Amino acid sequence: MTFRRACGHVADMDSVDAILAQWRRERPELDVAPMGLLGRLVRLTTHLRREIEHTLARHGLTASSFDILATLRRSGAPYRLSPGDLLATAMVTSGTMTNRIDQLEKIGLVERLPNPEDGRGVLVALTAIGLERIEAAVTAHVETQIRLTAEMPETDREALDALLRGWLARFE
Amino acid sequence: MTFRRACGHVADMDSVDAILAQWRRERPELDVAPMGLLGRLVRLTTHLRREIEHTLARHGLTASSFDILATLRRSGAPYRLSPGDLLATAMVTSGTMTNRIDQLEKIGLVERLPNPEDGRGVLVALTAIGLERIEAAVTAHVETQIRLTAEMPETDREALDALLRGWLARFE
DNA sequence: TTCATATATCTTGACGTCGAGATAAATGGA
DNA sequence: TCCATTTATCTCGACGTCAAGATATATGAA
Repeated sequence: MTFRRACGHVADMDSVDAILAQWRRERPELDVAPMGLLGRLVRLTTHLRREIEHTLARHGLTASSFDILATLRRSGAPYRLSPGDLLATAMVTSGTMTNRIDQLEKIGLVERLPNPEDGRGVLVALTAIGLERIEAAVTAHVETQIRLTAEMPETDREALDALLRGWLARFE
Repeated sequence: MTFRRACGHVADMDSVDAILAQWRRERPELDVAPMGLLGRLVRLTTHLRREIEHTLARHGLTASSFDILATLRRSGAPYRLSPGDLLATAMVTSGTMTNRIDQLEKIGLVERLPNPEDGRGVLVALTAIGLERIEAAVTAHVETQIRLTAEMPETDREALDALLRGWLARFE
């Protein structure tokens, strides 16, 4: 199904357009343009997240555990950060972080060491197995990310990145 | 902190740029441009989702329960759909849908009716209270969506919507 | 009519997340 | 030094999600 848009070109109607059409019929006074934008953003992110989780699962990792290991890895040797450091970039609560570390410790990919500089805290360190695991997972993850963006023209990718950067800046 | 980009203009370095810089140092062979785009997308969506959930919570709803009520509402009177119909737009599994309906039924916003056309199935119907609740919640939700997109210039919003539409089309 | 297959929905158990609050150590002013 | 406050981390209970499989009804070919 196609429809002629206000600016004159023809585009396929997608699942979000169908939802907007329903709202225009039922609640015509609502301004649903923002809903379209946000709806596409949410649906797209859901698809992308699933693709990425599929790749990580082949390496025995969830998106959550990957986040921790990757943060430790990119911090550089000796691959040790406090839970508070990990919290600073992870967008989760402290309770969630504790749980994530617990799960990784349970399968031997990280270990908790006493923090010599702060008796209240600990350091989370990559184990040898954890390092090996994250090296392979990151390589595969980046390949997946390249695949997921590959069909988009270079100019579109740059434009999209710039727009997202600007919007994100209003929140961070 | 700012840095000069390859194309010559100066932009603020954001949290995603900081992550990419770490990867360039640790694993310089990786192509991290897609990671930047996907990272901004994920972080932005997380912020937006939280703002939206905050609004819905003031109406006693989660994003999940809102989805069901909104789908019923925009389907038009008599506001009845089967769980299968709800599944078709919701991007969740059938077990999740059963749970969502259970929760809404428990607080009296929907009810399950036998499906006269299919003895295996049921119809999920908005109750009077459910209709009242979703009418108010949708109004507030749209206001939040307008606020979240308001600071973006109109041309940017249209460009972003078009880019997202194109990318999403590869998945649906 | 009969039965194999398909379909609609629900059940179960494991996990990840959050919010609120608990615990323990660090910090800094009196 | 002492103690109030702050900070770092963890605990707990509730909830949403998924994957796999169970149950019950519908469908269609023989």
